[in-house]
Amino acid sequence: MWTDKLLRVITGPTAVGKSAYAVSLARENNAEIVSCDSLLVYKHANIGTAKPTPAQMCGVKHHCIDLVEPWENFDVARYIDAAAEAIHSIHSRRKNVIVVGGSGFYLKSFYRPVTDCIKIPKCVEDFVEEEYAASGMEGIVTKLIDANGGSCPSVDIKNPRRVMSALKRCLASGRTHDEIKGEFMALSSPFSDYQKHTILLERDDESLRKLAFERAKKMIADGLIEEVQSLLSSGLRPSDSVLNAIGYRETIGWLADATPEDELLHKIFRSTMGLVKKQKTWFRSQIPIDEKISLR
RNA sequence: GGUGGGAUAUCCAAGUGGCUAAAGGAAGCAGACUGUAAAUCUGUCGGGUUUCACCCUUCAAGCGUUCGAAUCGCUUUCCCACCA
Repeated sequence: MWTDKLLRVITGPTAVGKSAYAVSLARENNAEIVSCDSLLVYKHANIGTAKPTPAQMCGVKHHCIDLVEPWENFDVARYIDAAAEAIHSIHSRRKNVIVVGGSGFYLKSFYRPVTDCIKIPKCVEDFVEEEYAASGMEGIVTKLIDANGGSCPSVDIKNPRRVMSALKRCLASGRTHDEIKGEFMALSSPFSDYQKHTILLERDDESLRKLAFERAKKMIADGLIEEVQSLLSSGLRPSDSVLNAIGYRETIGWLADATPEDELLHKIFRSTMGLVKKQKTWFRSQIPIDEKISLR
């Protein structure tokens, strides 16, 4: 059977059928599942995230799901901790691990460093945010170049989040961006102790589109709109992470402009296909794939 | 039947004489990726080629005015509104 210290990783675009595939693999191999999904970590967001139901889990234990309340902040660093703990616990029970999910950035943490250890003090955080609010991109880019010893750093200087994040790191550490980046690249993945076998699930365009469409349709039928209303009435704001996700975002817009329900379905489907595209690009360039399996 | 308003690229939509192959969205396509990642951002986006350049075809259709028209005029077709 599988060796200890091996992580089976299953990924693929939304709606290919990762969950079902993983569950059956887990049942055959005495394994538990570690979800790698940036949205399944939120409690009370079930329909829009296509969170697997107990019935779908078929008795296989799932980890890294429902970790935090939907209004809490969550990020890769927290995911890494949770996943590491889950993997450790599964191994200690002499069971196998299957990592399943389509969240590219989170998934990348299994192969490469994806965060560094620089702590950003609150005052630096605030300073940079205020600087951006006051003087825009130009202001923070100038500051970043200064902080990098006058030369333009290898950062996407048109992307506010990237620039702010780089600037915060420089200010917090007192070092140049290039130094920080060099060190970062030399780090190893938090999961580098494990061997990985990574499977990419695929499907031809036609049937993937069909599945994505059916899934969007089912979400609405299963009460997506009601779920959004209930999340909103529990005090969640549209800017909070979960509500920014595909399905939720469209529903919030739809609730505001009262167009036919068909339109909502169509929008969700479109966005889902956009995500599929992005995921494929990501998997191609960022994730080392060992095996591709075509589902049909 | 009458009057008024409209017809712009895949869709929505700016543009009222030259700097217009035509603003801006959306969709599409390609891509980036150090802590919101289902996020954020970039490029491209009429057609063709020898692609920092050139050529062709576009603003409902036709004709006309003009050195020059998506923009002005006439006619036709279609849509919308109101009046009969």
